[in-house]
Amino acid sequence: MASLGDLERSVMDLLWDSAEPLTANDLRDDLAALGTDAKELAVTTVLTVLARLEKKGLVIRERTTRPHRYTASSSREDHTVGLLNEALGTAQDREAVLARFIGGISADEAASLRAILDTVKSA
Amino acid sequence: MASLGDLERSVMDLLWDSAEPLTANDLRDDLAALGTDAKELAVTTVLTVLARLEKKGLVIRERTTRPHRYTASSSREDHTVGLLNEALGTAQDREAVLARFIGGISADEAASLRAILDTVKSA
DNA sequence: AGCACTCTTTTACGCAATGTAGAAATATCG
DNA sequence: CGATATTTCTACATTGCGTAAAAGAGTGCT
Repeated sequence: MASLGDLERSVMDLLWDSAEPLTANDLRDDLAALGTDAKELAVTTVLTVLARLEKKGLVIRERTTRPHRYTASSSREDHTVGLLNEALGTAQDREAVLARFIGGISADEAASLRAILDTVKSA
Repeated sequence: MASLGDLERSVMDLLWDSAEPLTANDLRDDLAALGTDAKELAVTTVLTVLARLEKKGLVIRERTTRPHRYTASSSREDHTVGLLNEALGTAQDREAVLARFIGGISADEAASLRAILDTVKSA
């Protein structure tokens, strides 16, 4: 898949959190509004990052509207699931890994997992 | 954590699959024996990679023996679990991600998961 | 149409990670 | 001690990413 740099990640986070498509200018402003960085990037910087994210298939660009509008191509959760599967690989040791993983999660989470499994199983 | 390049990854795979510690020469030969690449890297290349992996904390180097001997510092499974947690992040949407992830696994795997959860839960 | 303004594309630079390996230093063995 | 094996140092090319100026293109106004 594609690993993300810091800025790319920030942009994706904004797109994921936004119900509406955003323009490069929107994103520049939103980025500046983040963590009191007072960064204030150039808009071309944002556009470059967006172009790269588009090439990676992570964002969709509407070229019909004049300020192009950008949207995340999949939800944050789906993206993360992709990362999980990438990390897990197609190997046969998936089960061993999952066993260790589960061994390390909290009781609460184990309970949620069980609940999720139950709802899925019935399907 | 640390993402691995292709060569670094190959070296780690060999170390993970080996019961014994390996020397740089062992690894050079093993790498050459892989996928009919007929690559035959220079030994210094392997040593460089090993030094980097050591710095990343992924391999342990025995400096007492003369051809230094290298071992993976943790199992492949534990390493993968680290990657999983890194991908999952500390985010609050862990559950949403896990739900989607589980939705995408096979029935077999779901069954194993349930079994694993049961053994863990009792603890 | 021509122009000003906005937005996008092109080009570019610096830095870090990685693959790759020669050259130099160092340890070992006989 | 000298030849040989091994490690360390140094180096270079490539790629990904952050960053943005410069150049090109679309839009609307008059």
